[in-house]
Amino acid sequence: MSTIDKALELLDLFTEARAVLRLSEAARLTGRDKASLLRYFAALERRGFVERDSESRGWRLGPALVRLAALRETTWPVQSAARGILMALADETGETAHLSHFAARQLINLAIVESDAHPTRVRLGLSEALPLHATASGIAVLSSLPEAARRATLGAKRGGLARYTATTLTDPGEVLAQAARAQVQGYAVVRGTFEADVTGVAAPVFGRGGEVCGAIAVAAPSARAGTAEVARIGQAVMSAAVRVSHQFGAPIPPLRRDG
Amino acid sequence: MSTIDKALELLDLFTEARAVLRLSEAARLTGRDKASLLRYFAALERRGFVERDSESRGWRLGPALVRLAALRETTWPVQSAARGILMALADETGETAHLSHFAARQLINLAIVESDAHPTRVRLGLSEALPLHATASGIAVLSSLPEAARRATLGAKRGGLARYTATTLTDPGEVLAQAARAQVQGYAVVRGTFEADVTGVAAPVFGRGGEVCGAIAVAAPSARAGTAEVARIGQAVMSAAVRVSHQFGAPIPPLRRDG
DNA sequence: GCTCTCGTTTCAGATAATGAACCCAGGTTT
DNA sequence: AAACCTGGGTTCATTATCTGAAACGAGAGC
Repeated sequence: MSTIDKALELLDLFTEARAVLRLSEAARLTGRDKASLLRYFAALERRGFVERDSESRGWRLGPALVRLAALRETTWPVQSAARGILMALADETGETAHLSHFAARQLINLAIVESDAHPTRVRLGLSEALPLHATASGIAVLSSLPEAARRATLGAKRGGLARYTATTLTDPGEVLAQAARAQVQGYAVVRGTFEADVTGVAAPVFGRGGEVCGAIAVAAPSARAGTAEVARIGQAVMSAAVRVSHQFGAPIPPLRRDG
Repeated sequence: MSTIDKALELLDLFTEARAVLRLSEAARLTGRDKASLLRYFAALERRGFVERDSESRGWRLGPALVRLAALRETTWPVQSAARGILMALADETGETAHLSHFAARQLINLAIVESDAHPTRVRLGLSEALPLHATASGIAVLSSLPEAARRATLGAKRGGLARYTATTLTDPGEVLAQAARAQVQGYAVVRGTFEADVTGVAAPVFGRGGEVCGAIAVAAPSARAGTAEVARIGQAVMSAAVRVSHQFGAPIPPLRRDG
C-alpha cells in the first residue's frame, strides 16, 4: 500500500462519533506504528487537512477540506444542479430525497432535500459514507454494475457484511439477489436494513460514459411506506434518475421495465 | 519533501479557473515527472479525493472532500456557530461579513454572510485561499503574530509578493509596516489591494491557547467606505472578533486600543 | 514512589518512490 | 504521406524516503 494511501486512510477514521483522533488510538485502529502515523498526521496538518487540538493533543479534520469542497461545488455544481430535481421529488413524494455519488467503492451523499409535507421526516446527513449492501442507493448502484463488479465490490468483506439493524442482510449472496431484483424492477427497495423503521427507494444514476455513478433515493418512515406507496415512489425516483443522468451528460439511459 | 506533501500539493493546483487538471499540465506546473504524478493522482482517486473526467482525461476534485467537509462542519460547527455573529455584523455595517481561518500559512474563508442593505454588495467565495499580504484579514492575522513569524510567513517569497491589483503592496517591508499599524489600531484596513474598489476591515480572532487562528472582516465597496465609516466598521469587527474568539474558547483576549 | 499511557525522537535497514527513456495514439503541419 | 508535436502511459535500475523497534520524558493514577 502506498504511503499516500496510508496517510489518506487516516481521514476515513474520522466519524461523527470520533471527531478527534489521538495518536495511540489511531495506532490501535490502523495497526500502524506511532512514528509513522505521526509523520502522516504532520504532513496532513502542513497542508491543512487536519489540525491539532491543543487540549486533547489529537487531530480533527482541517479547513483545507472546507475550501476544497467549496471549490468542487463551485466548479462541479452537482449539489445546486440536482437540488431542483430533488425538491420536485421531495414535493411529489412528501418525503426526504437525496442524491448519492458512487466512487472509490463508496457511496457518498451529495445533496439532500427534506419535505415539509409531514410533521415527521427522515433526517439524513452528508458526513458518513453509505454502505452499499444496506441502503436502497447501494442496491440501486449494485443493480447497474456488471456481475463481476458486483461480486468484487461485496465479496471482499471477511466475516460477512456489516450489520446495522436486525434486518440488515449480511450474506453477500442475499444482497446480490436483491440487486438482481432491483435490476429487473428498475428501482431498489429496502426496509429498515440501514436505519430501523426507514424505508428507502432508489434508482441508479448514470454518467457521461453510461457508467453508473450514483443513485437518487427517497427515504420515508416505514409506517408511511406501504406497497402501493412504494410503487408510486419507485416510479418517481426512476423519472428523477433519468433527469439527473441527463444533467450528468449521460447518453440514452438504459431501458427500464416497470415493476 | 515527503511523498504525502507532493501528492497533496496537487490539490492546491485546482482553482475556479482550473477545474480540471491534466497530467502534462500538472507536470509543467509542479516540475515533477508524469510517472510520479500519475501515481499521486491514482492514490488520490482511489480515496475519492479526485475523480477522472472521462472526456478530458484530466482529474477534478472528488466527492470525498464533500463528505469530509460536511463531517468537519458537523463535528466542528464553526460555520453555524459564527453565522449568528456574522449576521449581526453584516446587519450592523450593511456590508458583507466573513470569517477566515489561518492554518498551514494559508487563510481560508470559513463562513460568509452578505447584507441586503444596499443594491450592490461585495461577493466572496469559500473556494480560494486568501493572500496574507493583500487582504485585511491577512494583515490582521500578521498583526497578531510574533515579529519573527511575520517575517517567516512573508519573507520566503522570491521575487516579491504577488500583485493582485495596481495598489497591491509587493514589498514585504511595507506589508510588515502595515501589520504594525494594525496591531496598534486593533484592526486592519486595506483599500483595493486584493480586489479593485473593495475596502476591507478586519480584526484577528484567537483560539483556545491564545494564538491567532483567523480573522473576522467586513468587505465594502470603496465608494461607501470613507474614513468615518471605516472607523465605525473597525469598532464593529473588533467587537465581533472578541465574541468569535470566546466561542473558540480563547482566554481573555489581548488588550486592544481604540484607533 | 511506582506503574501505566501517551506523545515524541532516533537511525540502521528496508522499501516504496523516482524519473529517464521509451512507446502509443491522435492531431497538426509540411 | 511523412514528419512533427503533444499528451497519456509503462518500465525498471537506482535512490530517496519510509519504516518501526527501542528509548525517553511527561503526566496521571494508585
